[in-house]
Amino acid sequence: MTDEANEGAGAEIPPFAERVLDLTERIPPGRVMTYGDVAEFLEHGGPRQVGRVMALYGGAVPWWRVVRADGALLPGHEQRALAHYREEGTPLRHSRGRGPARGSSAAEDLPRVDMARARWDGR
DNA sequence: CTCTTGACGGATT
DNA sequence: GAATCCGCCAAGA
Repeated sequence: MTDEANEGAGAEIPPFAERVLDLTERIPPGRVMTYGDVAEFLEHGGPRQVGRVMALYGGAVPWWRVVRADGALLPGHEQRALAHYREEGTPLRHSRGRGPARGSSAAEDLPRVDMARARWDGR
């Protein structure tokens, strides 16, 4: 088979995306990495390129182990990721230690990942 | 070819 | 701690 004439069919994943997915899969439970860290680790592009790969091919990897530098969860998938964090024992942190306040406008009651303890550098 | 948007990051206010 | 501005790289219209 010709190497390049066979493309068209089958999900074709660029080498960079494959790298991101591979690294994401190798992140141990209870740990997380930021998009910027992944990009730096792979020495390729920037945080936005990593995020794009996750958005397109992240459906096949534990995308919830890759979070933003702020530790904020993915918009639209917060509950989904939070369920995994709780299950794996990922250190979480809540901004308002005291009881629930009435309808906060900016942020919801959703906690964020404690980057100080959950950040993984590839070791 | 140009313009806009985006699973982002960091610094500044 | 939250809100705002700018920068980076790539894909889509």
